[in-house]
Amino acid sequence: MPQLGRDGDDLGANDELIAFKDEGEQEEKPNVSSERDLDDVKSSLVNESETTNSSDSEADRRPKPHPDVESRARHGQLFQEGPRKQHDTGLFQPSPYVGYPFFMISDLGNLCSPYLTNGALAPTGRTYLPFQWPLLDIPGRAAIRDSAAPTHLSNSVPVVQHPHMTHLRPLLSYSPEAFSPQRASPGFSPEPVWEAGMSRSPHTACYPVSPGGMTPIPHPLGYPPAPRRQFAVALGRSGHQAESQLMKGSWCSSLVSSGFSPRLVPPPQTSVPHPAIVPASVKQEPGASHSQQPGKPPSTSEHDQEEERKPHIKKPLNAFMLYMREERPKVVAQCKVKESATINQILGQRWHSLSKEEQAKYYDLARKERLLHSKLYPNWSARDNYGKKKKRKRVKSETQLEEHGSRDQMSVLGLKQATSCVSHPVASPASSLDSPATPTTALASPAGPAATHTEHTHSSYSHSGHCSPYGEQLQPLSLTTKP
DNA sequence: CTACCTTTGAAGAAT
DNA sequence: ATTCTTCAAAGGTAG
Repeated sequence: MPQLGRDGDDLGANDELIAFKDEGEQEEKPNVSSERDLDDVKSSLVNESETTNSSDSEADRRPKPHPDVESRARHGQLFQEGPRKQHDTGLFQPSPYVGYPFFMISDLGNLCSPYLTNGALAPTGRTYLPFQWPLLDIPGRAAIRDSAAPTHLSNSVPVVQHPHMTHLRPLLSYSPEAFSPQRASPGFSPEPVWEAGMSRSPHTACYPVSPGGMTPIPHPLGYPPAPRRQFAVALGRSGHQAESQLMKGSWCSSLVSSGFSPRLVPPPQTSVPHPAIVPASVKQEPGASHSQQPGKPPSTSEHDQEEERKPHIKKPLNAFMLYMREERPKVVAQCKVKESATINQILGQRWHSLSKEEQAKYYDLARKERLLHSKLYPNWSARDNYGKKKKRKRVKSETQLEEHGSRDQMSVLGLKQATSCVSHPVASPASSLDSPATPTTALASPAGPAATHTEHTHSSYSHSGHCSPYGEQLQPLSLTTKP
């Protein structure tokens, strides 16, 4: 395995090098921090994580406002300041959402122990203990160098508390047993310590190594084999609802918010699959509800159904997805908007208004997530999930768009309603809704959102002036579909 | 009940 | 080498 340094990241993490151009951002920025390459920013982030603890405040790391902030001021300076004020005021709290990297690791003590130094881990946090991401990309760290790293999460993975982890929502959760005092030593050895007498749960060998060899992996919190019932009890919901929560990976947050403590749950008898893996017993494709007759070889269709029922390792979340998951609840609260399409448009605008440093946090997280994902599922490929979602016709003809004009108009209306919220994320929801929507951002371009929507059918390139990852100016895609 | 909408980014396929 | 396609999350909505 190559070195996993910033230059040796062979996982395609050129994401952090993307120089996003938007609304005049290509202008020269006298600001030093703005001139920094995102890669350098991320490198410094890593260095900070190793050299500093909590002494450097978020405000210190925060870049000076972009020069184009003035030009954007007419779009609402509050928009620029809003999220940062949230940071400063501590409103940037970990989201209750829990995402895929929810490791079913029954014994992560060695991995988690260094994070005990994190003051955010209150004793009550034993019900939901935020996992601090290990820095997987630090050159010279033994565990990362080890190409023969076990497919389950190595507890030799070096862990260094990331400075941003203090306010970023944790991406991982883990076993309460991880906080046994003897493992809480802040002095963490990057070298493997399994042989040092650490208890190594037999479940740790149960991690799936490939989609084909999927094996249920144990749940860190020790949920019983019938999670639906447990969740239903814990959530006070029906089994189906709890199941839905499980499928969406938010069940833990629901449990936590409902005061559910895993310590009150009897020890597990079996395991609950990794949320990144859509469990076959939970997520069943339509028409795959009936089981196959035992001893009967599956027919082609049944074989397909069997394939569909196979657990499905989801893609690791990219930076924007991590950002969305973090910010969505805030947008919902601020804008009183529930439609995800509208929320995502708002979040897309907010994302673009983030400084490179702020974005770098999420790029950093996403890169680590990819690294961890690749370690957990070394044989997994994004192609494995092709077809897991029903193929959608992404490009519609203009006729089709007209036919669906009502829906589009509704979306536009919702967007208009939320436009002011995009510009003023910290404004009170009431003011955002009461005042007529004043187009203040690119969402309300001169052509209007509707025009944007109809002209650019591929969402990825829907922003005028947005650069592709390849650094070129993208032209609006035509409405013709490629066969 | 299911697909769509909508966003950005990553990865793989296709050209 | 470049472009295109698919999927990742989310929840309301339309068919």
